[in-house]
Amino acid sequence: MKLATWNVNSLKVRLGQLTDWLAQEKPDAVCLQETKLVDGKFPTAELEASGYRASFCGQKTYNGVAIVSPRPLGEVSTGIPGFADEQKRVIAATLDGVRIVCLYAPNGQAVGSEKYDYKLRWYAALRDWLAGELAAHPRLAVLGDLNVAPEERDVHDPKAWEGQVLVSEAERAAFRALLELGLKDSFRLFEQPEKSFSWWDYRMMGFRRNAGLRIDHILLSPQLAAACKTCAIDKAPRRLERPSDHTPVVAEIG
DNA sequence: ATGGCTACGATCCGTAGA
Repeated sequence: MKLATWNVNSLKVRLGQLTDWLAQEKPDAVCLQETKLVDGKFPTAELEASGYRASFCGQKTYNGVAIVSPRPLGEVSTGIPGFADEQKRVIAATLDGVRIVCLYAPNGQAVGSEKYDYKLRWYAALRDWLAGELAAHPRLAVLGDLNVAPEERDVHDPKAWEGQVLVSEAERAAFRALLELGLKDSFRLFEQPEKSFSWWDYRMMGFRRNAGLRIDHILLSPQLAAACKTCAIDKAPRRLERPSDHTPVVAEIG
């Protein structure tokens, strides 16, 4: 099973890139973030023409998540139970016995800001929810834009980023709390090129300079991690004209 | 030098992302 996560930064703008990528890579499921579309405007027909269907949960302008698959998704749920949130950041579904959780973590804006507090509260609720999900679903995959670069090696210039949002200690602790549940960072199960990132700032030629961060992740339950064959960042879509600032991360299981 | 792109919805600038 081939699973992927991609923050498309507007599905309307990136739809052609997505359908091309689906045709090329033939994933079994892709978790999308920042679709920025209300459900009524989701491109169901265009995806269907590519042989894919989707479960989605969106809003205007901001956020929005979806899971895209060639096969029917079951037991679709949205949001974090017990965590009231207007922002559409979470959708989950079951495919071939694998529970897939698609996440768009809050950015946090700046350390100490209101949005930063919201990010940490969101992560605390996520942790508590995933603890139960992990117990209920031995085959659990958590994919998404988690908006945390977990270690120094996930940051192009750790000195420049020190203490900033996305790398602050409290955010990294929130990320580690997910690993402490037993989830594995699939990317680190394998040898990887140095300076591997999944996001590059649009400004200052970030991509050309490889001035990026690794903030998009695929976390796997122990059972899925044991069956994981590869995990890689696909930089090709970031080279296209008018790209998303994020690029897909792909894992192959079983 | 605290900017620099991009998307969006509102107009032709402000908000947000990361």
